[in-house]
Amino acid sequence: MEKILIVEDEKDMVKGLKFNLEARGYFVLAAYDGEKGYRTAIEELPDLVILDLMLPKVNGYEVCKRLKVERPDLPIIMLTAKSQEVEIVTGLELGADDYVTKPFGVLELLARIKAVLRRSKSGTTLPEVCRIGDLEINFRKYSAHRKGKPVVLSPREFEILKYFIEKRGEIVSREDLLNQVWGYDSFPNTRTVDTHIAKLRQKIEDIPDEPKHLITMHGIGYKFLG
Amino acid sequence: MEKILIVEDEKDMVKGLKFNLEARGYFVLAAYDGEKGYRTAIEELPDLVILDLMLPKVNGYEVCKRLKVERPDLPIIMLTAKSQEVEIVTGLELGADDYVTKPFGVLELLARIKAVLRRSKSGTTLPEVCRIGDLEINFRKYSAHRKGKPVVLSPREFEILKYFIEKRGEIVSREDLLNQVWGYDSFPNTRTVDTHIAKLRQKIEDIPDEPKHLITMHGIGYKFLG
DNA sequence: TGCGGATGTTTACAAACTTTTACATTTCTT
DNA sequence: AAGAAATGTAAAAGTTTGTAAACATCCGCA
Repeated sequence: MEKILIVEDEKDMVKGLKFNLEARGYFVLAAYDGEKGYRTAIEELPDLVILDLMLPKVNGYEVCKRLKVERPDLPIIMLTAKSQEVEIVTGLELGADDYVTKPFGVLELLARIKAVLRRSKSGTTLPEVCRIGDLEINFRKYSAHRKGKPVVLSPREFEILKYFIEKRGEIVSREDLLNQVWGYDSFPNTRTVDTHIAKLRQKIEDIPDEPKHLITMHGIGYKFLG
Repeated sequence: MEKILIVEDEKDMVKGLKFNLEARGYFVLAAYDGEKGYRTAIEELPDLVILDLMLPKVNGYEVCKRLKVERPDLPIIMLTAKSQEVEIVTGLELGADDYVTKPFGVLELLARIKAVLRRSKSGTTLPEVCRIGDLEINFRKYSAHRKGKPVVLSPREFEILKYFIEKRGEIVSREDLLNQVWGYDSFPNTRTVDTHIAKLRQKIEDIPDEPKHLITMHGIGYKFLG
């Protein structure tokens, strides 16, 4: 279970976020000022920090900057009150992994949390080359082979395959795929996923009609077996 | 972490710049007159100096000239209050690496800082000669060989290749390339990049149609593998 | 000054890739 | 077993990329 630290002085906001995040299965910590936020982040080693820009004692920038020195890999999502401040956070590449402007929708924040967590993990979870049954995938070279013969995958197909391999055995919903492969800021039709799955099956399955790897879970999504 | 020296007498300006630069991970020093600015530049060996033209005691023009004698490689960005003064900075070939006219946007300045720093570093970050697969590139001689045979690259092609080699394995967008290779102040069409990539492939790939080095990332950019 | 060649940029069209659409098929529910 | 919902997939529509060729610019040189 992922541990998320919220650093934010508006108690109602913290309460709301905590409720929502816990409902999704995250373990949530909170700190109400910059100083405590920083200390908690160092001591509790959360997987993600949600950091307000305006904070008592030490402001969000400072906390972000210091944390990035102490724990460069710790993902941080910044909350900014006004859209003007966005320029500062993004343009300046403060080190935050993402930012959300208040007021924001819970779903949006959740999508970003998911995306950021995934990004922060994905770098290390997969080896460079991976053998699965008759498949061999080289993630660095963006190449794949089946029974020793090269399989030409488009970039999107490759990313989808990669995601399935990361989640091998788990059920992956179309929404998951859209969020994780496409990103939370692009919104293609859900059916697009099916089309890509079909094409992937043509390329990586012996008999695309009877897939051994990419299995349909009716009403839920797909899962990858190897 | 890069050290930047700001020489500027308007304290508010210094404060603002310092905040923004530190947020972005630079280590910032400040001096409030020309004399101190010069001394600090010599003593602290910053990676970059941001130098106002109008300064108490010794003006920016003098400081720049003296610094260029003492440390010819030290990059300097000039701040000029009126666009008329630009003529002085450029026309007189003062030695500044770039100039920005007040009032300027923070993002613009940051882009220039990045560009100038990159230019000043690029000479040293890469070894003089570099072997990648069947390629051999000599960055000092501006020459390249493939399978022992000389490959004639135009300057632009060479710079592009160099940039890709610096960013080996990372995805590089067309905008990145335009900013870093062409510079922030020239705006060729994005497709120009594609044209150069095509030409590079003709020269450095065995089978240009199936590139092993310069890989297309559809919808994102390119990446270089070695 | 004007010519010629090399380099750089834009343009235009073909090819590759992605997304949507539409309809057939399968699976689920009752 | 029938209707509703979900999925498979071919084909259309929309984007992005590859690349040749036209056009522009720079620079040396007579």
